[in-house]
Amino acid sequence: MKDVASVAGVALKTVSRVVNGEPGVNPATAERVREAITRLGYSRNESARVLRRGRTSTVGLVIEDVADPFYSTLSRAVEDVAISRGCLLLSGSSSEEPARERELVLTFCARRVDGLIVVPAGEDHSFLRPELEAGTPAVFVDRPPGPGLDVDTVLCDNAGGARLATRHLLSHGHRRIAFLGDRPSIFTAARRLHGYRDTMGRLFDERLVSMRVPSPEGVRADLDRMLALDEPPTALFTGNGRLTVTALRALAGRPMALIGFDDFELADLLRPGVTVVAQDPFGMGRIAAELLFRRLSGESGPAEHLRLPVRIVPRGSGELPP
Amino acid sequence: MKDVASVAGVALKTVSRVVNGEPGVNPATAERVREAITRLGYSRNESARVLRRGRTSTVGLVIEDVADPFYSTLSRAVEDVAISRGCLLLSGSSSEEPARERELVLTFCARRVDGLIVVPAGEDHSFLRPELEAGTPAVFVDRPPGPGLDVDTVLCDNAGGARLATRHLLSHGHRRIAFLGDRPSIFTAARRLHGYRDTMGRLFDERLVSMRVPSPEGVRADLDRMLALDEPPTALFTGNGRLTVTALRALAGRPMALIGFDDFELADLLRPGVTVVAQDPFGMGRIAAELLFRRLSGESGPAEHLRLPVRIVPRGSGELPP
DNA sequence: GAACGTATAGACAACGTTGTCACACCATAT
DNA sequence: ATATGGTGTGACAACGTTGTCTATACGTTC
Repeated sequence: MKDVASVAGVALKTVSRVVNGEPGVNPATAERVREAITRLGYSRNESARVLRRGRTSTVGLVIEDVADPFYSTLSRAVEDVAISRGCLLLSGSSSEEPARERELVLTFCARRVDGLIVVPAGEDHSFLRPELEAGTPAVFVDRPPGPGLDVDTVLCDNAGGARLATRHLLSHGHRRIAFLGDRPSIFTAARRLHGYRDTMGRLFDERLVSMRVPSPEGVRADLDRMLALDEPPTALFTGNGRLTVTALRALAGRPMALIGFDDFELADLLRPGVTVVAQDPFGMGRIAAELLFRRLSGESGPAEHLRLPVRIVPRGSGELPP
Repeated sequence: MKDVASVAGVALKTVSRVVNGEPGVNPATAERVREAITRLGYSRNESARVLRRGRTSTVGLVIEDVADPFYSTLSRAVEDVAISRGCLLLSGSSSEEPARERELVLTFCARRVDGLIVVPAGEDHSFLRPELEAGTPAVFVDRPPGPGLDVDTVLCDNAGGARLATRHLLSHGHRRIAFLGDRPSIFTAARRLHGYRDTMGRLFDERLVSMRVPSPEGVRADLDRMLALDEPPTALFTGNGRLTVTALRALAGRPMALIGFDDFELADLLRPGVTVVAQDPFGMGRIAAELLFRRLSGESGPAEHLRLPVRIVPRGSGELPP
């Protein structure tokens, strides 16, 4: 900028004015400055600007894994909102590791992001408190923060979705319905188990429940164990998209009524089509981002806790008879 | 930092030394400083650090769409490499729009990213020249830059993969093989068409070629047109993952030999399983990122042009007889 | 006891912007 | 002729770091 100023024969401040489109510059002078800018290939140093102005126009996004379609869709929605507000996205995958989540969040804060959108992995987010008090707003998505942190959250109706799915299978005549979920420490897994258990009532049988890391071997073993029972399950409710796919592979064509939580591409092309409880990851990301930007534009008030509806999409697998 | 210094009763510089783990500070003093830091909840302002030191420890990634599994996988690989080098990722989706690509790249440069990884959408990247000359290294992935820009590229063997697929179908007795590709302006689409055409030789019939935006309606119309020919195709070669899925939906169960370029989740669960030419998006991202970091650590030399191999994964659909 | 080396600490400038204030100039009103 | 006001421009400080240079205190060596 200094160079531009000396080439154009004006003061630093005048160049600054031209670059920022501030009024009060003679059109002829402005033109001279613009010429100098293109001649030198100058581009403003945002770091210095940030330092001076205090706003980075950057939003931090922490998700579990960008490579997971659910989170990549959410990510895209957040990005679209951010771009429309002139912000860029600094993003990172926590890989479901609390330590990495913490590190990402703190690194983002050290870079003074204007706001944070977090899909939490850990259970303790006290490390965020100083940042929140310092005025960096945060929105939690898909899962709530650990105890003692009152912050905006955007969740889906996990228990309600599980009830829907379980009722759907019950209404098609199933009584032995198995549930395959992720580790119970994961909020969504616990809530979905809750909805399932709730709806099963006296039909609940803990031998038909598996909560574990969704590895092909583990899922296969658990399924085999259940199918070897005296009264084996006639239907399966899988607690997330990855588990649904893993279970489908483990079943290897053996017919079994199945409903999965989370929709996924090609669910309609399988035979039978896979009935799912669909959430809207794009909408979730968009709503979270919009909420964050409302906070950034100064909206105060108590933390909002949104719960987005889910819907059942019948495609065949959930309508199979026992 | 100033506050920390006054609380600890030391000079600014001493705090800086402690924060950066520089030697030459009395352990007792360092302890006092650390106490003040935790008491005040101080965290270093990276913007100021960046301004002073000139390095942002940030890499910019421009892809077509994070929500596309191919690019989200690539993105994750880049992120992993970046994190392992202590860098963060600033990422954006171009939506296949040259203007947005340009804007993203220039915004990243204004923020002084240390390096760029770009999946280009446009054909003209002259806007990058000043940045390259200013020393910001860039690696192009999946597609090469526009003419006149000699920069590192990591591509896959598009034409070779198309030849593999076409030969595979020919060897299974097909003579009427249709090709469904994206718009010919897209590099990968053009290269794949080339490989297909090449291998078809005298069997090539342009009525069996469709190059278009992968919309369900358009693909369906083109397929219907081909199937209504006197000598309709007995096999289909689809030019990318999205087209494969769109074509499978358009075929709606009508059996037809099919090979798709790009692997996708669940290809093995469809009946018949979908034979694909698989690239390795994770490997592509990793290699591109590693190349970028080699440049960042000062490696000079002529631009590298890597071409990663592809392999055919037979799953049934590509082995159907005519 | 003078000269020197080492460990620790601080003063100060600089990075590239932008906000505040002041100045010079000209046109118009008194 | 002098006051008033707007317009265009510039000087300067500040944002929060870090690199360079210097100062002090203390111990060691000749």
